[in-house]
Amino acid sequence: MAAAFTTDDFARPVDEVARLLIGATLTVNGVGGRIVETEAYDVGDPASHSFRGPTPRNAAMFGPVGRAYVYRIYGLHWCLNLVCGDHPGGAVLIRALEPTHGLEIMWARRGVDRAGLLCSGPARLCQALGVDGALDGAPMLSPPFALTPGPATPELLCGPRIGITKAADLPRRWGESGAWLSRPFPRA
DNA sequence: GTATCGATGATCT
DNA sequence: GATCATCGATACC
Repeated sequence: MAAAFTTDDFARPVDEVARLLIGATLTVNGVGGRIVETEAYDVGDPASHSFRGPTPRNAAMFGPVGRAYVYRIYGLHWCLNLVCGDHPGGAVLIRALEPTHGLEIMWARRGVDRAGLLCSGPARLCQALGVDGALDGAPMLSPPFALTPGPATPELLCGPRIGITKAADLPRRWGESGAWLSRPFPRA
């Protein structure tokens, strides 16, 4: 893997990008960690926000790849996606990080007492990194974001996505075995 | 340890 | 008016 991502890296099928991101380091204003869990979504997928076409909320998904798609869920949580894919309307949901940068800040923002609760979950990591709707549409290769490749991950797990009701059986969740997953993968 | 449920409000039909 | 790509607290085993 190259020393840095370029926008072209994200103009590939969403499942490839979802795998590519495992092991990469994501920070916001210097706070973040190693991505260990992602999920792929794109048009044609009934579980995707883009399935029914562009709306005000999902506009970022139909914009240039490499930007953030940040949305509010259940009225109180934020979730962060990287817009990507070989055609418009795709994105990869960042579901969990291994916290490595800015631990003190994350502890303070999260107010929890276990490291496993800092960034293990899409809404948890947004709170830990300070991601909210103001970053919707922001380029993820530019400040305050930083996104850098990691070494290839030897053991890549795959399984059904979490918390969806449509197309719930598609294996489009990707991750790296370890203590930082938002939930374990079904055993192989 | 697992299961269930309420919070809380934008978004889309 | 229904539906959420969730989390955390509580109840129970």
